[in-house]
Amino acid sequence: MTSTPFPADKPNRPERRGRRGAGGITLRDVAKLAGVAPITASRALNKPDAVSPEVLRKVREAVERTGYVPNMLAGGLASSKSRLVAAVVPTIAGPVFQETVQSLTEALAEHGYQLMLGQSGYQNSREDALLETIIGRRPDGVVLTGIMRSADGRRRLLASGIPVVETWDLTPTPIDMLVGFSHEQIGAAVAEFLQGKGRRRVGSIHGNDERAVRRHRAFSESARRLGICAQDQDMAPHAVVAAPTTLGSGRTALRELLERHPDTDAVFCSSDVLALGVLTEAQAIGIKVPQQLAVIGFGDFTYARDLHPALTTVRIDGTGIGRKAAQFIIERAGGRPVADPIHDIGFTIIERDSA
Amino acid sequence: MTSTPFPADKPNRPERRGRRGAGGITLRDVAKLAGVAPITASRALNKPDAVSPEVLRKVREAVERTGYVPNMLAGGLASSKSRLVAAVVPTIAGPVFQETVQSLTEALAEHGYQLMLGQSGYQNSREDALLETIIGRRPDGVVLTGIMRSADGRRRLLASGIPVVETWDLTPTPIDMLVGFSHEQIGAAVAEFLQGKGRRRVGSIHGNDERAVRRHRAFSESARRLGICAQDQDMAPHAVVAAPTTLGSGRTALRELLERHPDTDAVFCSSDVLALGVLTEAQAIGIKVPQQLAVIGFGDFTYARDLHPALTTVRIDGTGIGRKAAQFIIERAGGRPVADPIHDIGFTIIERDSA
DNA sequence: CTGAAAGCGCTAACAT
DNA sequence: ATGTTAGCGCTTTCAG
Repeated sequence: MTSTPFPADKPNRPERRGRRGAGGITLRDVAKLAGVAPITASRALNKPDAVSPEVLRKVREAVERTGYVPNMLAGGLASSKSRLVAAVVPTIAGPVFQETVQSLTEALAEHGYQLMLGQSGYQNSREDALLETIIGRRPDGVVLTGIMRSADGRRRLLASGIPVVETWDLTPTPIDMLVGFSHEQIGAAVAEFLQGKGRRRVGSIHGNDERAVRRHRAFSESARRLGICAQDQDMAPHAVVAAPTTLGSGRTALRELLERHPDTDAVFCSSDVLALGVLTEAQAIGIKVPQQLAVIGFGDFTYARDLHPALTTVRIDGTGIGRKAAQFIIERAGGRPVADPIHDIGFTIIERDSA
Repeated sequence: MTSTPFPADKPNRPERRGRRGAGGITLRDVAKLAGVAPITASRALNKPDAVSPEVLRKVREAVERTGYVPNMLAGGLASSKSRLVAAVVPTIAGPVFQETVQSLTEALAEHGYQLMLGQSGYQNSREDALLETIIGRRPDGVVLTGIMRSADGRRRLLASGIPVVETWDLTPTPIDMLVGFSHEQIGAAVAEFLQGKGRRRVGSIHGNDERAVRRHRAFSESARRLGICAQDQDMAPHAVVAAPTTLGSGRTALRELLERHPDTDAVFCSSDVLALGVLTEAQAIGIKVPQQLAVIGFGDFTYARDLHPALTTVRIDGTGIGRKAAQFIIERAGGRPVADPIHDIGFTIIERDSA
């Protein structure tokens, strides 16, 4: 880039009357410099195959010279394609949705889309306000981590006509598209797994968020059916902690659980953080894992494999969820109807040392 | 909302000729329904004080009836205010920047701004491509986690005229504004802290990312000056692991470090994850913490206080960083020049049991 | 393959 | 307090 720098002279355009606009370099400037019409410059940038090589070269050079960066607000307005995708997560803290958000960002970026992040908080109160601002941006898609329960929210999203992907859950009645897995199946599978390991007095520790509760319920039912837990209550022994879960709440919860049910020989934790707390507490009070107590977590957070003992846990392919969600949205944006808009991504019980 | 639903009849507008636009409800529709000019409806929504109560009522009712959601693409284009702020993080995985991103999102949302998330990866390669798409959105601000090192990136950002806040570091020459702390000061402070605790053979384990390396260097220098580490090398004993750090790499690194320097009595870890690995490994091989080995981490991740033993660590007020960055940008957006655009947020050594 | 015209939906500027 | 006009910077439509 040795040629003369651009704003050497910025010649006569229709005399910017008011002081509107940011006054930056526009496609017009590029076009003028390249000696073509603005629309041709636009084509050169967006559909390089549709213009002559000569024009392409000149436009590219003009872009170089000027340092032009297309204004996507204007482009989006004109084309009704914002190339923006909104993601709503309860919270970005906590490792649960990280993989999903990360792979979503990457997969979208590869196709020229960008991610707008919204946090709904664990209460649904903010979800509605968030929806308003999201729809206002006219994104080409919305990815919801967790399904949308508010009827009003569903209605507005539907009315907006924006492609929606709900994730991290399975529901027979998604708003639009869905990439998830069954919390009920997981609960049941874990109970069976523990039975297979010879455990006979199982319990659970879980956060009070909706999905964790549903895993627990299914776990509890299966455990009772299989006869591997105390039968004197209507649920398997359990302790509930506030979401978001922490190592500390796991420690406390284990003490609590053991106080009420000292013969517990296995715990299903609704997150690996909780499980780490259980492991920590067990070590502190001298309970051997897995000999005296089997521990199984949920999430397969990065540290799970490296713990001592290595944590047995339920793995969800968060990356796969993000990738599939991106694929759904990109397909839709391309005008193609999505063949099978409900995708069960499944889960895996990763057997390590703790259970 | 019992009145007749809106698109009862959508009367004569200038005969939408082509099939452009998304065909949704626009401000014009609302204005027509309220019996006012579009600009008046616009005012009613954006500056409620500037219109008569009567008009305000009618417009609001029309919005209700129609379910109108303003198109911020159009609004942003017209006003050169996108109400969008871009945040660039190396990665969203890993707990380091979470607090910052979270508080940033919240603080911005309170003022009607939204966050666009970009991941640069730990290599700077993608940072430049990212910059292009970011500037294209004409955000009202950019928050960089970590300072921008690429000269070209700095230039483009500067040229764009977008307010920029660099964070998580201190540099005498920020692009624009800065909210950070000194990695050098931290390294030195930790060395002094360990000296005060009577440690005489300190070492460090750190990831190979730039900031961690700088903390280590300062730590190392101070340690040598204070005479609390092996003096036969030009650096204090240390082990380097690949970023992002994991519990597993912490375990490995401790073994490595002790092999080469069996008399090490304190380790400074460049992250709490690493420290957790060190704790885990120490327990696994029967080393007593803190009696035989003091461990100090960095980050004060949520679980640090609940570990066994509770982890001594360096705390950075990530929430404060996010809040301050948001404040900087919002002030700028309001046209006010920011008084002191370089803000040192400091750090705290949180003394717990591990050191 | 290239271009002129006409907006996308909104708001700044200037009336009134 | 309200309205008129003229764009913001881009792309669609429709002609060459």
